[in-house]
Amino acid sequence: MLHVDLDQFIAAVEVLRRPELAGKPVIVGGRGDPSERAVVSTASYEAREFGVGSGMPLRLAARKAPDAVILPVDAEHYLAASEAVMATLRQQPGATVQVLGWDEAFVGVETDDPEAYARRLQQDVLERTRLHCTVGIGDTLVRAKVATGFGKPRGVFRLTAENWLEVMGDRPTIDLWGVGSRISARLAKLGITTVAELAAARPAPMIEEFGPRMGPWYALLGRGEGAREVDDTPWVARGHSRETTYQQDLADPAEVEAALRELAARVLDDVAAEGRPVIGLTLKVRYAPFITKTYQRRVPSSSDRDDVLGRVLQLAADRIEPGRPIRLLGLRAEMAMPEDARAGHTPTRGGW
DNA sequence: TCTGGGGTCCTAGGACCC
DNA sequence: TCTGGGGTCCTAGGACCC
Repeated sequence: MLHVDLDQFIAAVEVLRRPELAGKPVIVGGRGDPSERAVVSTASYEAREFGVGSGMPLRLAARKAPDAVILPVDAEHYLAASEAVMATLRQQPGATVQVLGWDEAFVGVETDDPEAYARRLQQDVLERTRLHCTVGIGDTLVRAKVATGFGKPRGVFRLTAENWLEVMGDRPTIDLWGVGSRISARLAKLGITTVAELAAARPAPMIEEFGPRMGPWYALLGRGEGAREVDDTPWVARGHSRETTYQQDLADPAEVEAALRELAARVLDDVAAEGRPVIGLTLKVRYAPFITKTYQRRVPSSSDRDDVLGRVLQLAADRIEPGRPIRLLGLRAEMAMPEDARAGHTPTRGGW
């Protein structure tokens, strides 16, 4: 199968509607104001030259690249561009498309010449959307996904059982899709630092460290194994959440309540659009400067806005610690799943 | 440098039941 | 008087991804 990833997607989409930005350092993040608390969503390759990367505080990014153009995030615009790309992928001959995000998807296809297929796909995406993409080819989802990284930008790269260890074996485990800084550190504690070492890991210590499910999964990941089928089952969201970082910390209880009502209204709008009842609530509170707590509660299944709002306020009253300044509030509503969406889904982590 | 916003899934431990 | 073993549900927290 193929993994398709758009190159510097958000920055590229912004350049399309403002051609004068081509070749300049462009940073997209927050409301486009580097004096606010916000982070970088995407940086163009020119901005990356200055050491700017996604996830970096906007304030710091602006300091590193003082001449960069800083733009606000325009989610609706990117979604429209994304849909045009995904429609193009679905038009490819014999393609099964599994969308992973705004700017990437798996494409399942039977072909004798995957490289030629990938090149035609890139050409088609470029002609229809004026966007460049990289394609990874693999015999598992994990290998296709990892292969994309070697093809950037605008290239094609193939990873299979044949060359997996040769290409990936000496690399650190953190290069794997699904291994972050915490897991790689715990692996290092077991004497596992490279992909080849993870591939050869003994099951018992892995299970002891990571549990009966995650332990074997990480070993499989080291071998590049996992799901081999692209799953185009329509996505059904488990929940919806919103969170806001306040430019000034909230101190007054009345301010906190107003903020909660505002957050709840936005979450409940998303929930109402799905038409499924709420069955659980999670309140996330970041007490200044950076201590985050989550408070969860099962609630009686309900589609009534006032009812759910009442439960949100009750949860907050029960759990939020009085008198501590609050930097961030988040609210997530978990929804009942429809019967027919229960089994067999493939989440974004590609292979559970 | 000072840390967004929207998602998903896993693990541990306690309560409770049989 | 002290105590098994299995199951489910719930909450809190951890980790990862884009």
